[in-house]
Amino acid sequence: MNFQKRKQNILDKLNITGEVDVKQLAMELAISEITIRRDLNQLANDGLLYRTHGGGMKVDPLAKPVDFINKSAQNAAVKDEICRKAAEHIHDGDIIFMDCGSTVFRLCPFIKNKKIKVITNSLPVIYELQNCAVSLNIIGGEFDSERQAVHGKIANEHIARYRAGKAFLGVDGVSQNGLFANSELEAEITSAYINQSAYTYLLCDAGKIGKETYLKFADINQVEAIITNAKDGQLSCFKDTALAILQVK
Amino acid sequence: MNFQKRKQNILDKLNITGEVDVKQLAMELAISEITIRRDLNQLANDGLLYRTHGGGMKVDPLAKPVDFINKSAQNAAVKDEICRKAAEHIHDGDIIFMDCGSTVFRLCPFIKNKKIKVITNSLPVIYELQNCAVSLNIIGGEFDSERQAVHGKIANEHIARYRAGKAFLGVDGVSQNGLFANSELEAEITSAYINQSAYTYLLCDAGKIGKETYLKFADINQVEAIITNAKDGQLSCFKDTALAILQVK
DNA sequence: TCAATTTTGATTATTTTTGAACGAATTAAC
DNA sequence: GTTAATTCGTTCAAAAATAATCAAAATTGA
Repeated sequence: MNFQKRKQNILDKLNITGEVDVKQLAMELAISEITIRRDLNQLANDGLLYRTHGGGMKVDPLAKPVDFINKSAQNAAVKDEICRKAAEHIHDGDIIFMDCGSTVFRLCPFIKNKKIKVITNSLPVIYELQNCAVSLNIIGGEFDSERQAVHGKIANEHIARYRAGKAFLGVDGVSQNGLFANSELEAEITSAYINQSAYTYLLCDAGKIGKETYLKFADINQVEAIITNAKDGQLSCFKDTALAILQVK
Repeated sequence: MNFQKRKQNILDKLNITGEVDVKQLAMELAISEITIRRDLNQLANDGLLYRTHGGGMKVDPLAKPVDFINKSAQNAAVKDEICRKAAEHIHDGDIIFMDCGSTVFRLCPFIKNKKIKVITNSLPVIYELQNCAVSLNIIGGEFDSERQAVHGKIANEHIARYRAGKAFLGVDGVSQNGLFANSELEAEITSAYINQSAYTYLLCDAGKIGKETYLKFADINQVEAIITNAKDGQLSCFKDTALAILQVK
């Protein structure tokens, strides 16, 4: 019984019962618990299940109106952990910026019932938050249908009209040398958010840490905190910075 | 029984009964009260329930705003005729304003394949046009979930940044004495569109003609044309104006 | 075959979860 | 108001699950 076969077996059980248990799997597949744990971790890392203490559960079959949601489902479990942590820093009365990344999008379910004001250029975020306790402010300007968001000069000027207590942003890469983006338009929007917020949180899965890609648009000391699933070793590059590091599972 | 499983269980009960009780949950799930309390606190922290003394309550499922599409379906046939006529006046290369009324919304299907630029404050219009030939520009500002549109000071200023060849607008009433609206916010947006467009079309079913309601916000000579299903007799009030009258079936 | 790599298992230390106790805070009753 | 009864959160300890480390077994590729 190799990994591929076990993986299939585990996913089958998951589809039938909705959950699996380490002890039970170890017994049924006649293999050690540590191996089962390694399997579950790998599956969770691939976004195929939610890892729980003692087992795993099926990934939420989220309603998926747009193709955007699928992209967002990559690494769903990790992103949800990051967003759950981020939501702990959002309280009634807050005014926050949210950018148009797929990680930040998953913050929506965790803030739906908070009495806050959200300023965003992301259409999926608007769609997700439009019928809930959140008060919405839409950044105006030219709509980019590929990114499902508003970008450009007018949008940047619009952001400059507002100030928020907190900003929750995604980037394509981050290291001790700064913040990196794959697109000039996104970089400008993110910069604008950083400039207009008192405290900026970066939401980054481990894959983004240490990655320096395409365009550097801000120094690391322009943001205050990073929320990530990366481990200590990977984060050592930030040891000479003032960055607050919030680690999740 | 791990936390995730309990969490789901608690939320299920909450959905059925609307409230949960620490003691009862502890008994039913065969677990200590302190653990239930910790669970409830975490769920409350995630915004999934309201914590009360002794238990928790469902977060109020906010009254859903008007189902925009249904409202738009009232008088659908008439509105479609008006919009078909309006679309005849829109050509490739045009830059047009569209406001947030239910009549104007029905213009969308008739312009999906035109290579034009649409500037709008209406979220339904944005959804409808987001994946087609039309290039979209979103008016920014505070989002009003009841009207499914952006309104307010910033929105008005944003509109003032642009100029368009044509504007397609709805009103709550129109007569030889001017244009009328049921809301100050909508009136201001409509005024802004009128000011920034070279040629303004009013889309009005017969019920709006001659109706003078609540707030007059513009003179009749500020707009250039009206597209309506009203008959000659009802339109006689405009005989002393320069208004172009485009009648449909 | 044999060495290199990968996978698996055992052991140990660490982390997470849970429960009990008790003082503090909140609600209900008077 | 004042008292009594719950309910709550903190602290500590026990139990369970996990991650880290290292060694054994299996697989792979020459």
